[in-house]
Amino acid sequence: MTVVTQTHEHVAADVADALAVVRAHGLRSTGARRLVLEALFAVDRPVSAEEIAEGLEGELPVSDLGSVYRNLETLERVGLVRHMHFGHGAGLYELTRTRRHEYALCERCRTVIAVPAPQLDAVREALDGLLGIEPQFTHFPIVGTCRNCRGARSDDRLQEGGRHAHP
Amino acid sequence: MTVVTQTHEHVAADVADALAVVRAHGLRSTGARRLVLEALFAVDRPVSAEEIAEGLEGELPVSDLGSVYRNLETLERVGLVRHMHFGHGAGLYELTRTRRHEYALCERCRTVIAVPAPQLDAVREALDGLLGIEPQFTHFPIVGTCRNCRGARSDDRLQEGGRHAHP
DNA sequence: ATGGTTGCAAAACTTTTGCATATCT
DNA sequence: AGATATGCAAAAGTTTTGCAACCAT
Repeated sequence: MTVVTQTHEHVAADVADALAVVRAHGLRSTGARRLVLEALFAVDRPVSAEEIAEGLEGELPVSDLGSVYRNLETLERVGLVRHMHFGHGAGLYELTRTRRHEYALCERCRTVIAVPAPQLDAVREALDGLLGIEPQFTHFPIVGTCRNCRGARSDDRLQEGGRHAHP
Repeated sequence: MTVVTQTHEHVAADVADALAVVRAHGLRSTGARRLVLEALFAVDRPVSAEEIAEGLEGELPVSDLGSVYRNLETLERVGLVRHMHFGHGAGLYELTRTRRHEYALCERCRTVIAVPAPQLDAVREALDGLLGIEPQFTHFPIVGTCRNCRGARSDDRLQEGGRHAHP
């Protein structure tokens, strides 16, 4: 059992901003760290640690996967990054700047919808009233069945390939 | 890309019922399968494959972990079982008979609340209206911060041990 | 008899970690 | 200089899979 410092979320407009935040926390501004940030700023979607380590298909230099994981954790600790899980498989990381979105996923057709966070405020309050827990749909998406798929028969279900089939 | 048959959910009052469902699907009623079902019926909470394979701390015979996974998947396919993920770590399995519950988790103190599904119907409808996706909070719990923890400062956060620290 | 199932072991996949070296401040 | 961070490799944790033997139907 350890105690960990968890700061408020930081937002940064660019890599330099983000590194300033890093240094404000007494941490160092290093090449590997900058690379992780550059990757996150470069893409506009949640990415896996591996994609970052591979350099986003040639857009950035390749770097060490272990260090990427360590840096993602560090950046998460200072509030610049968050991660989430869409079903099985690797976790996905993004800048908290994109934090205004939460995600909903159709488990049948695997369509992903990004929802501006404020649109869910009423639901958040309703759930808070019901459960005493105010939900952030930030670590796991809202998983359900979209209207299209609800129309179809539930007996035959098309799956994508990969290690796991469903969320 | 493969097509898989996904049936409606089955409910079974006991192991014999469940095995009848299995056989109704043209699958066999075997010892290993029965053992998985006995484990699921014996506990009243979501359990990991490993707990089942270990025989629930001596309550049941030990069985092969690989077969447990295969059987859980089979049982899930015929609708008798479902699984979910509470944060990081192993997935947890339970009978769909317990399906009336959904779970909410405080990410700070890790309190888990089981909610009867009907209590969330209004929220489900609201989200359906908003997103066109009718959520089942069945594969991922609703994660948020409970009232108690919201009162506390967010800067120091008590974590439990283990491989991962947070959800 | 025959095809689904098991048990075991090996592998796949994601994430963490130990350690010597390099780098930042 | 001194502490933090890196790179590499090994390991840990979870889940999948190949395969020969087995067992339910």
